[in-house]
Amino acid sequence: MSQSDRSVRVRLVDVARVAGVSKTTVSDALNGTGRLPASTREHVRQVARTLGYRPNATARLLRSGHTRLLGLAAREYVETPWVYADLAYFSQLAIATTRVALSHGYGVVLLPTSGPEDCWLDIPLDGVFVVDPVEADPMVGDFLAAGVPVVSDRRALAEIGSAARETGRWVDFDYGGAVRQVLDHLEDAGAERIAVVAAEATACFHQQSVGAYQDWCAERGREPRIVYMPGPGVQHTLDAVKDLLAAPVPPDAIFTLVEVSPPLLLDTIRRFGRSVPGDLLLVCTTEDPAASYTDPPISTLSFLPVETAQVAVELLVDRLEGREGDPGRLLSADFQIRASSAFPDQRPPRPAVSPLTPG
Amino acid sequence: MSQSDRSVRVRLVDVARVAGVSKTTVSDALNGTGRLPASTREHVRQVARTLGYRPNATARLLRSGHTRLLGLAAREYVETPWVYADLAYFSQLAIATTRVALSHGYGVVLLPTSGPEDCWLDIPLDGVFVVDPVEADPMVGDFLAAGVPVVSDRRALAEIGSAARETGRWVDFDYGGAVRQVLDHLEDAGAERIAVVAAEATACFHQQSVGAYQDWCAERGREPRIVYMPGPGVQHTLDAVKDLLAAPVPPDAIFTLVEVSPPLLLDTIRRFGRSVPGDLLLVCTTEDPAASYTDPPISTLSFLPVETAQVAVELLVDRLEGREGDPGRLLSADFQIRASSAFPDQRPPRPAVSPLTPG
DNA sequence: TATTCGTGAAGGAACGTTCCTGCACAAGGG
DNA sequence: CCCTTGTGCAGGAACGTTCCTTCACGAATA
Repeated sequence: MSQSDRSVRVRLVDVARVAGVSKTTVSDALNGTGRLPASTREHVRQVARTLGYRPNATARLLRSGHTRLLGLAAREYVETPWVYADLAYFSQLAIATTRVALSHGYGVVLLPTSGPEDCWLDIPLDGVFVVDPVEADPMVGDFLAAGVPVVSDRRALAEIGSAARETGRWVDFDYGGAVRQVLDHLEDAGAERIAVVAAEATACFHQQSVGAYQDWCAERGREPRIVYMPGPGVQHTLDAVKDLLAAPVPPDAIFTLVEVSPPLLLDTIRRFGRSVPGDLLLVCTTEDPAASYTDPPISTLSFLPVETAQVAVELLVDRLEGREGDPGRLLSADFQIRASSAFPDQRPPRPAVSPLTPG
Repeated sequence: MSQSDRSVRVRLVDVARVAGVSKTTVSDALNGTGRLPASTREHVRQVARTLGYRPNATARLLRSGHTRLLGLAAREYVETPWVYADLAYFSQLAIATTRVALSHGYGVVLLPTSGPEDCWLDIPLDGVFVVDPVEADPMVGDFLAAGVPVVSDRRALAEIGSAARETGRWVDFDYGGAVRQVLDHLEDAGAERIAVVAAEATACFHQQSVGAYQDWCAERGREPRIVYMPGPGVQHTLDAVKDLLAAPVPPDAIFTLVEVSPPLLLDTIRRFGRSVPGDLLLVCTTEDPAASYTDPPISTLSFLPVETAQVAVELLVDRLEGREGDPGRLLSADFQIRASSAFPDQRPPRPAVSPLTPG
């Protein structure tokens, strides 16, 4: 029963019959096409209104050949779908994707990350955005094989092969570079024992960021300190942090790669008797705006879900509407340095007053 | 270009031609229907695989008459769409809706809250869930008029009229009752000057909860203390709280009706020199799990987005699949009393050791 | 008067499936 | 030998649109 019980649904032909014209005329009158005098047009519209006629969306799609529907799939934690509900990153990404897509006239369908084989192919999509694909992601492969344009991580596309070169577009971050940027900053700020809180996950971001941390440590002959969370959830994250703080030689800096409420983390560290940034420098990978309102404000690494969504949708829409455009875009993570990661004596001095703006 | 450039897309007839059979046979072979020997079935499947055939989802929909797509619209803040991206309530609701819908074999489309007139009707939906409708919501009306089953607030459905009685289902909270429950609790805990932080919004929840607070105050001859936030965002909320605390006679309890990070709120109150619950009782309307991990843990009022989604989708699916079921469901808000709203001497005594479990 | 031309509208194919109907053929029973 | 029964498959309608083609007709032009 599409959009209604079939029996009661009024169709184009019903309007035509009542109005005493052909279905062509009805279609033209309603869509503003064809050569019709205003009188006929108005008459048909009147009849349609009276009967409560609504065009069948599916039939239109079949005719027009496109659905104006985009899919969004977040592949992180594929095994336990949608556990990342609480994560600001994904909800911001989903909402931003929806908003941008709508501004281009496309709707967005939230896709399952697991389920019966190929089940996602039953949904009529013009294109998909696969966020955080896993290695050799079958979902990406399925869509490309079905001829559905995909935007995803460059690496995931490359793994698929030649088909990707034609229909695939990518949006990427240099995850490793961003992690190194944070680590360098912490080192500059005087940290010698930087610990990292990470998740056991197969997605690109986790693989690459943890790898970058390990490489960075190896280059300096430092021992990596990684705490892997056994699962998602606030409790696990806090436990992981407490474990770190309780070590015989506790870290002097913590860099979280998993989302956690920054004010809560600060609160937890304090209750443990440590001060930030006095005893411990802190940088959080997070999209929670609360980070900049704590005391001290917390340094954050953001992978810009809103910008990512914007770029992804635009790449997809360009592709769909036949514009050539870029094959992909590399975005830069946003590292905001705040008081939580600057030792008091390491804070940058206030810039000298510019001679051009006296006062 | 549905799902591909039309020219290259391989169709059912193409498979039929290559396999040397009719399209009926191909359809039957692929779908497991009809009377076909295993040999033919396998042959056709082999050909389909070789050609890379994928059925056209839109055509299937048109035939089957349903799209297995559900719409989700959040109508709060209709004017400024999608500002609620940060709100845990909506992201949890959206994700839960998606998960439950998928478990029933339905996909979910995030709908615009504004845009060109009727634009949502171009999306082929089997049903919609309109969360937090505004008064006499035109979106609810449009969908019902188009014959699309709707689940929404009971009040919104009632306003529409008779059509709603046939195709509408509702899921509701007794917002006013929940607010009173919190206020009664705060009064019992000794609060005499309870202030409320609310939003200027047209959605049912805001109207009803603020109304309940005003009534409650009037019944006791108390002066209502409401701070309306001029807009969404962390800064506005914190400013509102600071205004409250800076009053000549500050409140001895704060009840937030808008979502705000509970640990951040606690931090802000402390920086203002007040202790919780010593100087100030605190109850937050929030879905942020961080609330129970702060020190003290914060009392919360939750409107259970996950359960709401579950019920809404099930009502919708029952309706779509012809099962009669309930016309609607009334849910109870979840009020969790924690240390932030109990004065030290008001904390419930530890329960006596049960004689059945000696120790 | 015959020929163009523009206007108003109808007919029907097409989009890619699914599924109902029906036909040919072989095997079995009377 | 004819009638039933069952199997294997083909033809074509239908889903509800859009849009291309055609056509009739009246007015203007040659």
